[in-house]
Amino acid sequence: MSLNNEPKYIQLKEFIKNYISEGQLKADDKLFSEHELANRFQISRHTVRKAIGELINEGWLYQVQGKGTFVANTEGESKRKSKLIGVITTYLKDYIFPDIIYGIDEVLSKEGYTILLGHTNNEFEKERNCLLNMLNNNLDGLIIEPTKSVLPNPNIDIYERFKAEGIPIVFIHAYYNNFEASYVMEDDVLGGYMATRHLIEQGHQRIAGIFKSDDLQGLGRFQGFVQAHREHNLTINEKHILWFSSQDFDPLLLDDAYIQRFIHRLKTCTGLICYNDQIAINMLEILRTQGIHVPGDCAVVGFDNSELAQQGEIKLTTVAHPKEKLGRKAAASLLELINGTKECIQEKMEPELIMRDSTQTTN
Amino acid sequence: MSLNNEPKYIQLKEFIKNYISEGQLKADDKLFSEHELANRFQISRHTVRKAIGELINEGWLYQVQGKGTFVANTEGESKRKSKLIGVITTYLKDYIFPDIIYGIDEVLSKEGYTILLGHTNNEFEKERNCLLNMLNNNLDGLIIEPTKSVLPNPNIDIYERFKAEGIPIVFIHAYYNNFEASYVMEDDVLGGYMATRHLIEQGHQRIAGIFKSDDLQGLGRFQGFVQAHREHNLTINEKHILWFSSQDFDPLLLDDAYIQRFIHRLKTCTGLICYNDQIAINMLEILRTQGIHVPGDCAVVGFDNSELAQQGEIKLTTVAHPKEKLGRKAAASLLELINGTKECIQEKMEPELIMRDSTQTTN
DNA sequence: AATTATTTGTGCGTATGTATC
DNA sequence: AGATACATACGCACAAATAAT
Repeated sequence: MSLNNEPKYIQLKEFIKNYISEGQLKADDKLFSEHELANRFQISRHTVRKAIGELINEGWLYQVQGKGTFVANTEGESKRKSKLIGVITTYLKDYIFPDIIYGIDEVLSKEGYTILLGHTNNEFEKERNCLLNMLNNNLDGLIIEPTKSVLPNPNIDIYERFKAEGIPIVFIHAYYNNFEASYVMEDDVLGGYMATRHLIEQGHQRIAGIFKSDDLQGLGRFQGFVQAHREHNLTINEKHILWFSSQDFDPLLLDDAYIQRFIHRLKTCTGLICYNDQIAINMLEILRTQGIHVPGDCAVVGFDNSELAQQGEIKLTTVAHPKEKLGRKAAASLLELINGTKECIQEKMEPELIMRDSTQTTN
Repeated sequence: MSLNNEPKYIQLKEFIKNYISEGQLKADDKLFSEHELANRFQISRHTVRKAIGELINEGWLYQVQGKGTFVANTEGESKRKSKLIGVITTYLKDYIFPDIIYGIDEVLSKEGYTILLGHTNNEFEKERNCLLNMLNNNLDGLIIEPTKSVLPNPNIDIYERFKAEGIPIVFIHAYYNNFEASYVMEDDVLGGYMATRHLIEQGHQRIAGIFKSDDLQGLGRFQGFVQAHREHNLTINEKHILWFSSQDFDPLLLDDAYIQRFIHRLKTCTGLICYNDQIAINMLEILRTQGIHVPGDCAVVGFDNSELAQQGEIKLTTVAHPKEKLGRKAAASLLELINGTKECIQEKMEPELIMRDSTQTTN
């Protein structure tokens, strides 16, 4: 300690901090007196006071006049947990998100955690804002649904900062290829496979598909779609596949000439797999206006089993999203990461096919 | 300053703090040098350094060796805002809550705020947990839906602590009678009045009602129910009113003999006002099993215009809840309280009657 | 480019006051 | 009452950074 270039009071601070960290002194134990420290280290009492003063400010020690200097209770200070969990989804109100959030909250609130809520609207810029916001709040963990999971994510630097700070992250629905992390998601490939196999088993040979191109779920469902075709020795006509991205979501399905041309392309198809229920419901309406009867002329399958699927005239056959269950599992996984029980959890949940009117061949 | 009993360094601290507070020095302005202060106050430089050292720790000043001592930028430090807003509702997933939360988030996230989410399940104990939790998180404000708003609330002490810490609160849906605060809610009395008047105008003379007894919304809607009757010189038969509380909500409407007796009591009624859509939908089912035709034998009105109202065979006439709009207004109000633009905001929003099958006399 | 004055940073010694045991 | 330990306060010396000359 003597040959060091650092100031003496800093060296003393380090010594005291080490002494405490090593466990030689516990909370409320009495430290050596200022006089003793001065003698022992051959420095002035003033220098000792300087060191102790800073350690008091940093929360390591406290002093009582006439009694001495004592080790502070570090439990509540340096090691403190915020008991906050960040939850970031793409959207908030529609669809499956309330259920997912409820599932997450159900598990976390039992353990005394509180949810910090954010949503990205599936926009990178908003995702960045949310992440930065949460980084400032000393989270214990983060559950997040990726934004445009297929595209390279420009916010990986922020994710890396979470990792650097030791804040565990659980992705739901998808994950980023350029960032290794835990995830809990439904098995989209299997879902796409089940939906397609269902149609094939009902005798459909020419099946069209509408898939989202910029998230992993879309790609996965398409992959399952392909797999089912292969398994039954059916070829896929590329003209029967429509790809869309988040941006052109709304215009696409309202009155665009684009969709009209697509409808025309799939005249020969008797089945249609839609990326999700929302698309499927929109397609039901479009098919109706085109005089195409569902399921008679064309059977339709959606994904997610959202409330939409059960609302309309024609109840929708759909691949059910685990929703609340997924939320619970994501939360439970995060807790395991926080507690250090596990280091990395990557889990895919098996989807379930729910058959309703839109594929029922009830004649 | 000289005759004071306080230590000199504390007196100097006070002097410097006042000097800054009075605006004589602004952020990054240079303070007098240690030497100058020592001379001016006839104290030693050591004492000056002690004072300045503490002010640095408290975030008032910063020093640069060789340059001087400067006033810190207090904006980000002492006056720092957490940019966190607590949002506590009774429930999370079902019904209108996702929309309300979305509305709140829409307004708040634009201003850079993040939502801390909690829900009470309409239980005092959980409400207390939520509140205590949030109190520890240095909120900038709180939006909360009261739990059992009619009953005296056992958690008023916590609410008082929020008030003491200057954290503004906006209640939604209702407010506690024993706690003066801002609120944004739908006008339940008017809603009850509109629903009842609608039935009366359709010629119904004997109208039954099911109301919740332990929140203000239930009482308000009943009050409007009474008002409409008075205005049309109709008497209310107490036997036609069913009161229930949060506890017996579920069992009540499934298979209880209680509800059977009630149904029997309202055999002579041709109209039924239900506390909310959920109750109304349940009643539709019960009436159906009893062979009572809606709206032919009995017209039914619900409240909230939830998705339930549009789902079933018989679309429900309902008094629309402003949902998202209420969320937006609550958030905007809270921001006004935070910014100090206003001190107290108490606002009731006008409901809207949406007519559908369950009261349509389409013959 | 080097010098100088100013200002903060580190460190020592001493004295006295005050709380605790 | 006295020993001990922290609290306040003064004075001095030199180092290091900065800014102006």
